[in-house]
Amino acid sequence: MSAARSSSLHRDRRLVAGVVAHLPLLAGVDAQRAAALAERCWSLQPPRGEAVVRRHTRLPGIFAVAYGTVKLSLGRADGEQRVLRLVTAGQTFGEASALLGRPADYDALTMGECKLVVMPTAPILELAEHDARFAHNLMMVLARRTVDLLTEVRTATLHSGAQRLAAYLDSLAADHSAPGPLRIELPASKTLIASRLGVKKETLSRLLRQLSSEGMISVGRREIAILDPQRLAALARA
Amino acid sequence: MSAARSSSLHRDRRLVAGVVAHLPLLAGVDAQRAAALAERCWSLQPPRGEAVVRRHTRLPGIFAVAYGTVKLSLGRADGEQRVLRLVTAGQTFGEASALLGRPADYDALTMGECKLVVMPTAPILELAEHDARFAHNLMMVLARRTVDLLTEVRTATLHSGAQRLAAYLDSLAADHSAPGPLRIELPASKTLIASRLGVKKETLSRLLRQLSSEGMISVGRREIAILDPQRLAALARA
DNA sequence: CGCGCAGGTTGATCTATGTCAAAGGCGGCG
DNA sequence: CGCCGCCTTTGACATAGATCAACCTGCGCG
Repeated sequence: MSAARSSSLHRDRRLVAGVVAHLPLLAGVDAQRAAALAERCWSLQPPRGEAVVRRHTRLPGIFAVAYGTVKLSLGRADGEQRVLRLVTAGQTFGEASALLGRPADYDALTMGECKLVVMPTAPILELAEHDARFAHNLMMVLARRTVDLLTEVRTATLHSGAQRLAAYLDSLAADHSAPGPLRIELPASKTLIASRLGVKKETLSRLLRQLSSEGMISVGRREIAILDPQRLAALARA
Repeated sequence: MSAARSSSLHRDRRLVAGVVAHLPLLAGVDAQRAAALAERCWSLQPPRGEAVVRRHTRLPGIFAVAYGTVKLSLGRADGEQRVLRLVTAGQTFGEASALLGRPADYDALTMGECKLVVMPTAPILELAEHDARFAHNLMMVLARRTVDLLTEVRTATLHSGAQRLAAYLDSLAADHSAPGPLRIELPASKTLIASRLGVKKETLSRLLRQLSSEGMISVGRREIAILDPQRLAALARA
């Protein structure tokens, strides 16, 4: 279930160590200790589109994405889903569930080729106990996750679909800060983006058309041009 | 802004120390250190119905409720609100915002007479740095908050109003575990409960009537009798 | 003792969004 | 090259819940 053939084992250990060492979680942590933690981690390279975590199962530890993208989604018994987050290279997930040792309440699916590293809970807790800097980083990551979820709750309950879309485009624009007439690329299919925004794909389609008919954006196959950042941001803040 | 007249100052310090020492956050922490932290905290006794925290302002630290109830609510510019949580004696709020030093994104209003203790961020961080047990507690509290918010997101986006109500009643029943035909008391006005559930008071009224017409509950002025816990739980889980 | 008001209920609409159905486009693979 | 399948768009319709408006009810206070 972990690494491949023994010939590539050494290479894999190096990859794991590299990924772990560069995580924000380990920023400022003594390299020896980081390496010791990495020793106890292992890598995973699940088939494309496979489940890494299934809800109601316990996590072996915190997951870090080495490359590729993992989709975190909340689901209902009847199959209805709501995408929570797309986790990309260098990011982690599962901190809260792993630390509490309670079953996850989301599914994690790989999207295409990807590799991830599992940092088991026990050594994480040990390191946190002996290294104040690490504990501090962990706290900060959890705190950030908390405020992110809070804004998620706010937008989900207090904002309209159009506002959520505006806010989302705005946040995408913040990352890919290319100058000029902002041109951003959607990180996934529109169907998936819709689920991320908590609407159906049909609704997203209509919302995009609406914003574009009002001159705020222009919609392409997979990229969006932001024509009027001002108004878009105003709509998002409303 | 802090304690009252100097005659009662001593009593107030004792109250602060007592509240702080009994917080889950300080469970298992050396009494000396807990006392030292308490030294640097202060108490607040805001007028009834007053704002303790207003969104977009920085928090001085983590808040703990000594007695009374504080209402945390997300709000929109136009005054529309969604209640997040009712914080009662012995509970805390503001951990994430305080630790990150970023402005709060909710309002905190006192409901009636109440007293709270502020634990300023700086000594919190210092204690976390020197005391692994405290840091651990803090992490766990943040992790718990994260999973709670996650379920909040799930129910808000994937469940119907009736399901949210069922789940809420279920959770109330879990606390007040009196035997026999479960009889629970609402912790606040129905209007406020409605806001907590993310619906309007009119809708809550209709939902209550619906559940009661289906024989699952029976509704009184301010208490609800749960007639069929089974079906209620099933509805909540759906 | 009656007034006034906050909270609650109820009924009649309205609206955003979901559902269902059908019909493009575009890309990949045989 | 052409067919097939996935994603997307579009239209007609259904529905949960909001909104608006009226009314009720118990309770505190003059």
